[in-house]
Amino acid sequence: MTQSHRATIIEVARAASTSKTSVSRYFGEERERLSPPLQARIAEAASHLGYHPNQMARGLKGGSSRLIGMLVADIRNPFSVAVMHGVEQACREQGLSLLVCNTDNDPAQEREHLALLTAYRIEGLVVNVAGSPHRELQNLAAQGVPMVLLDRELVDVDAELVGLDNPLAIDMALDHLQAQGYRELLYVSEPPGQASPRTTRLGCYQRGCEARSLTGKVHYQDLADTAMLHQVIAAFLTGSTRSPKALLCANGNVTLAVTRILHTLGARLGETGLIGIDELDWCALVGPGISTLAQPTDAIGRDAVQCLLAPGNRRVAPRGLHAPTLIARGSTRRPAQAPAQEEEPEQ
Amino acid sequence: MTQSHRATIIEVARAASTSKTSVSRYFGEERERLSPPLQARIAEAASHLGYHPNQMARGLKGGSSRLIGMLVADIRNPFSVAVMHGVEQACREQGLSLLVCNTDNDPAQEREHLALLTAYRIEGLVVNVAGSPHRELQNLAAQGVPMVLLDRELVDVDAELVGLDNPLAIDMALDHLQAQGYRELLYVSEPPGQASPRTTRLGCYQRGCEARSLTGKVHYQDLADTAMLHQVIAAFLTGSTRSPKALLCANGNVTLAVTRILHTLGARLGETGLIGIDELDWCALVGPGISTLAQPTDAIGRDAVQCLLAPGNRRVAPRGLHAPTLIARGSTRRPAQAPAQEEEPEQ
DNA sequence: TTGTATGCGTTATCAT
DNA sequence: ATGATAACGCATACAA
Repeated sequence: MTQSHRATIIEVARAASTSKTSVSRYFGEERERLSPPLQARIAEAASHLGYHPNQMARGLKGGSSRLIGMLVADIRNPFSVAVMHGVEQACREQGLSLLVCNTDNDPAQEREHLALLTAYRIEGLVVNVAGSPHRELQNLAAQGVPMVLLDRELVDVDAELVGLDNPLAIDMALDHLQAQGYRELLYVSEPPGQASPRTTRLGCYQRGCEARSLTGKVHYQDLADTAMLHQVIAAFLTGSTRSPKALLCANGNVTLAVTRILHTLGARLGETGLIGIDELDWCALVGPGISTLAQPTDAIGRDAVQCLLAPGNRRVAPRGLHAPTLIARGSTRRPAQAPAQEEEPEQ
Repeated sequence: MTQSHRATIIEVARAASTSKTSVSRYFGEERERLSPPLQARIAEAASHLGYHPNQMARGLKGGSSRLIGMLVADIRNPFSVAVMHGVEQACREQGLSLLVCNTDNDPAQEREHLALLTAYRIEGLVVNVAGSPHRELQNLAAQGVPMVLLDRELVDVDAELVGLDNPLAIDMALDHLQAQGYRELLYVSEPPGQASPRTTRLGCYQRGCEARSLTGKVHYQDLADTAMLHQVIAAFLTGSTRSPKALLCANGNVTLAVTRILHTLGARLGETGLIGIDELDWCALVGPGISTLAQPTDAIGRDAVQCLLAPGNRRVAPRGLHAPTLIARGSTRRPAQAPAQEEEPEQ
């Protein structure tokens, strides 16, 4: 408690006039085996010296680090944080610690962080893939480190995927938009990148539109380029047909970008339909409210850990896919007949 | 590369027909000292075996973990995440790794995490205090672990504080509100808790109001109790005086809660003034836009690390306080004369 | 119930 | 330029 030098097990042992072993047992799982008086002596000595077992040494010996790694593609995305929160809780309940690394969607950082996590001998990895599939990831998987893919799929890495049931989500969105009378849709998404073959999602959207006789357009957009997105949306809204139009946003970031653009375009939410995947704090507050498909972030996070810890790193159920919840708001409620009075004014 | 068993330095040494020492040197700072042919052999062997130095063992021997800990009170607060992002970057540049722990504002979790960080022998700690001041924190500080307090102050812990210049922020807000013609203010904040004596901030607000002849009310509110806040705000708005009223929100969470309530109350932003500390993604999108005082989150994060690494854990400049940036939007622009037409419609 | 001895993978010290 | 060997702090098999 007064030492600047970190107390070691041997010092505690000396102070309690016993052996390293007993002290080790005291701080391990075998406290029971020690006689009450000895326990008391050790407790006294340890607290006096401000002793904490050195996790490094502990991990070195046993080979078990009790560390789970998590790679997050974009820590500033509230969705990622929400999932991470679930992961964290699940880890805590298992007595595991979580080492979170943010990759900022940068493959280079992803590599670095992966090296770090490897160096710390993590016992499991939850990955929200950033860039292309890496040899590093495959190596880790090959070395037998349990691994779970979050949200973003990855070919040629043999790991379970946990996240939203995308086909279902798309279907729910299309059902809702159709029921509300929208007929011409634009699906806006960030570019899938070589990592995640979202052909599934896209295919589902296109088949879904076809089956419902909806016009289903698609636009992939890097959100760094706002101007481009602006153009595309403006073009979509002023398109030739007069049928009711709606936008479907692939995630929270897209929803934000699109909402901003609609705002500057002075579009009326509802008249122009808008629905996004991911529920955000502010969706109820903008104009008449923005409709969303909320992901069960907490469940997804917990599921990821459970899946990680499952024997053989395999869940019992086929896939770790979760259903979203539709939160319908004004942005998908078309004005009665006439184009309504005014709402969502300029500035 | 094909081993399930993690390769060790000794295996690499054998494969490269050399000694542990040389391999250690290769992966350490002394690669230069090795002859090119030997370097090549080691590189070959290591990559073939998929070898990564075990950071545990490394930390055990040298005593240096290259680990920085960060305690975040609420990971779901975008402000915290933004600062964390800055911390992370600064760490990366220093070759340090960041171990982030979320305490969910729970002192118990704070203790646990602190124990963990201690166990991993972190070489520095950035703390966004959750609850009351802990013995653990003091111990850590006493043991000579560099420490920086983020945003929230803490008595009886001798560590530098990095964060917003609160007096300045309050002053800027009051100046702006006064210039815009608001005369009756309500400052809404989360309860300060025993940890952080925000008397400074409060005092500054009250003195500031007095100096400007403004009516300055204050309300501390735990954001879990929305109903209570609702009542208080309703009462404030329907208060007897007819002088223009404005709300000042102490942070992003408060801004969100207050905005929601104003929304349900059908209040017209601008007519009712609103300004918050912390810039949020959506502030420009709600009604006429919500005015904010943006914190330089990135700079704060980086500053925290710099302060941590500074010799003696002390900055040169007196305090690590940063100035905010005023972002004026419609929520602090009063309608010309008549109470204006309509904006921010119900739903 | 308690203690002794050994090894975990690495770096540092001292040789050569 | 390279190598042998002793710590680092702890857990565990084994002995008492």
